[in-house]
Amino acid sequence: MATGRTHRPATRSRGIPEATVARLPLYLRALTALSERSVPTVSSEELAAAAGVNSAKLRKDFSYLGSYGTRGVGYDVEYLVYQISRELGLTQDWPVVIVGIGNLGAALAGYGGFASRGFRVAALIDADPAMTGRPVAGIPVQHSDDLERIIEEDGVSIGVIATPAGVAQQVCDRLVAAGVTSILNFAPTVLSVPDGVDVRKVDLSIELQILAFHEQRKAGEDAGADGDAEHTPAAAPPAPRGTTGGGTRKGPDGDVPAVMPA
Amino acid sequence: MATGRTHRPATRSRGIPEATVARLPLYLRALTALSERSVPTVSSEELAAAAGVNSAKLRKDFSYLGSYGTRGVGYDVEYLVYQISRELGLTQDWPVVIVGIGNLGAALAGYGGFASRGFRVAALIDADPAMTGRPVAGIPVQHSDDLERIIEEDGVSIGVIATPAGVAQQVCDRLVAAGVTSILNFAPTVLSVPDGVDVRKVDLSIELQILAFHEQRKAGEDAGADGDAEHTPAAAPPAPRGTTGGGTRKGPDGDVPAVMPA
DNA sequence: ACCTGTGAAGTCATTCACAGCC
DNA sequence: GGCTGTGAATGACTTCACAGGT
Repeated sequence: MATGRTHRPATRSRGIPEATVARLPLYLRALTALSERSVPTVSSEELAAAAGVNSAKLRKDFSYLGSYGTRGVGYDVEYLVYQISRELGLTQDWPVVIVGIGNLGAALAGYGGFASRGFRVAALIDADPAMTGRPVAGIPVQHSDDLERIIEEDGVSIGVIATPAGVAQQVCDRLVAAGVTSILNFAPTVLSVPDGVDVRKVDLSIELQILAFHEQRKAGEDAGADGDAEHTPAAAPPAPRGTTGGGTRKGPDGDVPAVMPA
Repeated sequence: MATGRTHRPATRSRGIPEATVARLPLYLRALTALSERSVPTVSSEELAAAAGVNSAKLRKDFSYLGSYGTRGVGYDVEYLVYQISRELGLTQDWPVVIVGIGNLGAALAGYGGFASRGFRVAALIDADPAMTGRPVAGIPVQHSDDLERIIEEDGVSIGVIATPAGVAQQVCDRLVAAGVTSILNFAPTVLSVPDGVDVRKVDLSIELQILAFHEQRKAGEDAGADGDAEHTPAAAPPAPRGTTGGGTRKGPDGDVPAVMPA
């Protein structure tokens, strides 16, 4: 049970697929933009274009929520905004704590997209005493000693971890022990949590690596210049089969982010 | 052409599924950690635990790369690190530009996970003249006027957009025109790009919204207290069917992030 | 005895295509 | 005529389970 199962196999409570849930925020954003321009209705085609998906998928997604459109006309923008917000749980207030106030933590603290979606930054927490009391994005940083008290007093159930990788697990454990049941993790580590706690991960470098993969393929397609062609042994790979493994290069930088003084 | 298709339908060039590609960085991180501890070999079970996936998936993933393991033994750590790095294109140097040096841009500029994976921050670019020349994470910020020159001189093919949503599309257009073919977008907007350009999106608030969805479900399961039960019309939804749509509430905050002075 | 590599089965997600309604 | 809502078809991904190698 060390690692626990982070995500329950069938998370859909009343049947909304995960993939659909992940797109609802996209639709919501597009709809909010339309709402601000006072557009009364949209067709699935238009909304899909604005959200960057295709219209069949959008209609299917909405069909899981109910029948909120009008045939021959489209969807009422305001009504859909409300329905999606409600489905996502954004009609209520979600107090959130952010732990680790480095550059990233500060960026998150000031991120407008949180406040406008029902998320309220209840507290900024950092282990560095020098940070305590200093205001970041208008909110005074508090010391990690007060973490448990803050979570309990404010009824916080969502925590954001923006600390270095080395301390992420222990921060996570404290959050969970204090009652947090959803965690957004920016530290490059796999967190283990008990059943019933959700973890979502955002890793800035993973996305770049995926881009690099595709970028490499593009270059390889143009000319066979430096591409890999087939997986030939190539030039100088490390020991293809070291029996006892001697040195191991032990790079200078490991995995720790170096950002986020925490 | 307008929205273009951002992701090609069958991206696998020689057959590596997207889902697998997205996990390779995870394996690589776990392997790097093992490598630093001078562990010579791992079994699929151990490595899977360290990466937070199950072992069957991991073995299947590796099978797309080739047969790099030894039955009865496991995988040679160093060799796998090399093979995955090569597959991801991390054995070469990738110069990257970061546009928009606010808190988030600064966090990215200093992120250790980039440098250690073959990504080199070639330039930091911001539209604010007051930022020009100021060092961030040891790299002097340059003005956006020089964007095209920098990209061409350094042969940059990957760009990171950390600007406010309002200018993201035009920054994107300039990057693409100058030769960038992969973009990592942190601005909460759908970017439209021509065919052949890859875009990946990271939206900080989307992840939180997904957590809120599940969090709401958890609360609803305990007691029917305030849950939605079924999708009854409930209390006070906006006009379920406004014919011509009168006011539309036009909220104070729209969608723009407010972070990242750009 | 142990562990990889992989066909086969199962599950989930996307797309098609059209009936039904305005 | 235009557009939603949805069964059915297709495709992608995951998991199972075990043959095959060390």
